[in-house]
Amino acid sequence: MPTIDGERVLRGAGRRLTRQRQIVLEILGRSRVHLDAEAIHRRAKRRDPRLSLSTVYRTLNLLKELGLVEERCFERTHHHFELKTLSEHFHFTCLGCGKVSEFQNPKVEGVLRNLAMDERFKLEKICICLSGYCADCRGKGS
Amino acid sequence: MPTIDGERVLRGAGRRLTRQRQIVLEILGRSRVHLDAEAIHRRAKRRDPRLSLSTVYRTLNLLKELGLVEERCFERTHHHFELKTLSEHFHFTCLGCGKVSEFQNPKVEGVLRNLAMDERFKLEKICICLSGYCADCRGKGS
DNA sequence: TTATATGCAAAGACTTTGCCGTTCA
DNA sequence: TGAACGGCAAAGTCTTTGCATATAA
Repeated sequence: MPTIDGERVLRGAGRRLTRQRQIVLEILGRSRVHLDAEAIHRRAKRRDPRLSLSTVYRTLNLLKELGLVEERCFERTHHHFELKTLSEHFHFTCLGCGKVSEFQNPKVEGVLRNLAMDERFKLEKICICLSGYCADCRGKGS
Repeated sequence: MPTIDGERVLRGAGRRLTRQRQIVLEILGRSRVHLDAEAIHRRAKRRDPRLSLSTVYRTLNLLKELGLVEERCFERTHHHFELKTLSEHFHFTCLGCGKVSEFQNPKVEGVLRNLAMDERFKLEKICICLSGYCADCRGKGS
């Protein structure tokens, strides 16, 4: 899925593209799973040992503000971040192995948009999170 | 929407129905909006000034464990709780006034269940959160 | 050059836990 | 009566903030 061009948005908003921000953006862009702030920090430190956790938080907040990043909340105390893609997508979290898969479905989106229209809601965001057991885990009974 | 009978589930699990738990259950049952732990505590104290915040947290965790209560996460640092209803329902949060409305839609649910089946996922939970502006707020441009 | 950004450490917000007296069944 | 529970305060976890220094543009 294509992601938004972080550098351009950042510059467009008159913000600086620092080395730290580049690192965080790249980590988010490369990761196939969703990362929490600490996981991002752990990876970022491999590329710059001095990069601090507060910079990670500040960067994530900035990216959220600019609409580059989405915060997901699967559990009580762990929030995960991902780069926004250009089209809406949804999540399936496996309760067995923790893997997160993404999916898209225009039909679901359409039904929800109609529903909102009926209620005269102006829809800004749709978030669908499914959880359960993936094909690999459903046998294991965990 | 009918809610599960808290007292029976609690007793069935061999847990005690204490006055504090009654109070929390009643608050959750009566509230038309979703409450966070502190809001629940504030209300609970009106009925028992000695009821502590940690009891609220412990009770919410217990009720969650028993499947009586659902934890919702709308913002980064505010989790909201609600009594589970017997059938699945979804949420629309107004970004203008903060009001949360609930809705149901078997069609959406059906599509998602089929989707999961195609992937051989065993679906345990569906969570759909819409956000945007309600009919009242959409004009105000806030 | 200078408005922004970072690192560090300290503070904040929310939640959990240990201990001990209390209470439900 | 005894296991479960609640109150309180202290500790834990995650996140934000103040301040001095560094840096992108």
